Parts: sequence; structure tokens; C-alpha cells
Amino acid sequence: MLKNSEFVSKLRNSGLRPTKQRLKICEVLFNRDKTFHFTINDLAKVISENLNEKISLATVYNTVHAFKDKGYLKEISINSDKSYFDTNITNHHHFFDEDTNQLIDCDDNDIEKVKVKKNITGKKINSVEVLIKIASDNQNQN
Amino acid sequence: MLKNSEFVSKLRNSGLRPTKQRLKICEVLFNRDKTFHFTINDLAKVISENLNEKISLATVYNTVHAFKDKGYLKEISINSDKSYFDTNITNHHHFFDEDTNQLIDCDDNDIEKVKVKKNITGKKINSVEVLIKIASDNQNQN
DNA sequence: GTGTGTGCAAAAGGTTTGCAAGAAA
DNA sequence: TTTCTTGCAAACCTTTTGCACACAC
Repeated sequence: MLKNSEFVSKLRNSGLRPTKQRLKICEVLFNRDKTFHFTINDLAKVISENLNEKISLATVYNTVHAFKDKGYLKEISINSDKSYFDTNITNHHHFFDEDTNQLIDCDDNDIEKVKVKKNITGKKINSVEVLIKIASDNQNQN
Repeated sequence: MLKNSEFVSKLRNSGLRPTKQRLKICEVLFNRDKTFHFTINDLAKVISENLNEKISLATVYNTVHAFKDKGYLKEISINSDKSYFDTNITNHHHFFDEDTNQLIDCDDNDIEKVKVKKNITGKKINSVEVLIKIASDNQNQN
């Protein structure tokens, strides 16, 4: 459990003013043992329903993007519709459960290192993301 | 170069009526040597600008989704904003050029087979997709 | 006090939907 | 004639923007 003052330092260190809203969002995102996968909507819902706080959607968007730019969050590519974020910023991959639309972390030990043999001239590799789509084994997938 | 009658059969075989619009879209999508990566918008633009035809956006959406459901197109996961489709329906991965927003095919020879060691109980793997994000090497990436 | 952040509402972009008119079977 | 498809506009959802007010420093 992180303390409020740690979040204040964290924000200050990255040039973000520690406002009430940002600290609240820090609590929701970073006061956990386990990785949190979420959409902006999920996050806004947690804030309004579980914490009974009211933070403007625009502010939630601003904050999440600020955190992403500062490297506190990672954005994940799933089939369009909406953006997913991850509090686990280490190099890792994901399972995506198509039955439940849930993301599950897949750490480096669970998958063999992906070796890219092809080089694109003049381009460098920014990231290699693996998405493993899974679904129930005993029912018809579709 | 595929003939119109081949598209008619293709459509008929999958229970889709070979309408003028669908045949036109078939031509654009499948009358090529190389894989075509596109967004709905790209496709609509090709139809209206290059072919000087007018097909309603709703129809383009309908058709692309119908083709995807029938397995004639593949949808690709890139960071949200919009859906990308691929006329190459074989198992393969992609480079995504963040400078130009272009997708490049990465065939099986360009990458070592991804081995997933972790198993999720009761779930089977539907697909394993690798997305390699690249950007210019000599300029600041951001 | 100055500059940054917030909140609201409005706008924007991509996608879906309802329904009447049109085309295929 | 029956069923499927099209086209349009409106609706929808996620995300962004503009601007006045509030807060952090």
C-alpha cells in the first residue's frame, strides 16, 4: 500500500501538479498488488461507483494520457472499439479472453522470446507485442 | 486477375447475393497481387476517387463485415482509433510503421514461431498475433 | 498573481441502426 | 412476390476541444 505522499512525489517528479483528482486516480491505479487492465470507462466507473467521487471524464482522459506519456501506464492493442491500459509497464504480452473480453498478463517466462529476423531499412523496432486470443474450449467459438 | 463470374460464385457460395456494390468491392479488394491493408475509410476513398463510384458508407461497412464473417478478410489489432483489415487471411504477423501509420506484412519466415508455454485452464488458443511497431531510426521517436 | 488543471458542454470521428425504397431470387 | 440489400440520416460511443472558473504554487 502506497501512501499519499508517495504519489505526491511521483507526480511532482514528473512535473505534474498533485491535484486532488490526480491523487485519487493514482490510488485507484497504483494501490494494488495485481496489474490492473482497464478502459477509460472502467476507470471512470470505479471512481464514481466504488469511491463515490465525481471526476470529469475529460479529466480522466487527461490524467490517463499524462500518466501514459510519463511512462506510468502502457496502452495495449486489442481489436479497436476502445483503448485498453495496463498498470504493468514492463515488457510483457497478453492473453485476451474472447468470451469475457478480459485481458490476462502473460509474462516473459510464459512465452518464448520473439525473434524478428526481418529488418526494415532505416526503421528501428519500438515494441513487439504478442496478443494471444483465447476462448472456451468446450463451447463453439464464434 | 479474377473474373467477375468468380466473384459471383464466391459470394453465392457463402450465401451472399452478388449485388453490384459487393462485386465492386470484391474487385477493389481481391483483384490484386499484393495484400491490401485498409481501413473502411481507405476503401471508401478508393471506390469514390479511383473508381468514381458511389457506394454508401453503411454498405461498405456491411460488406466488409460480411466478408470478414465469411473469412475473406481478417481484422487486425492496432492501437484503437480505427479498424484495420487485411486481405491476407493466412496466419501472419505485422509491422506497423508509426511514422506513416502503414501496415507491412511479416510472413512466417521473418519471425521465429512464437511458443506459448502457459496454458489457461479450459481455454483454447484461437490465434497468436504479433505486432511489431517500428519508427524512423534517425529522428526522435515520440 | 500566474500558470496549470478541472469540468462542462459541445464537437469530432468512427461505427451502427432503423427504415423506406430498390434489387435479386 | 418474397426476401435480402442499399442508402440515407439519425443515433451512438469513445475521445477531443474550447473556454470559464478554480486551484496549486
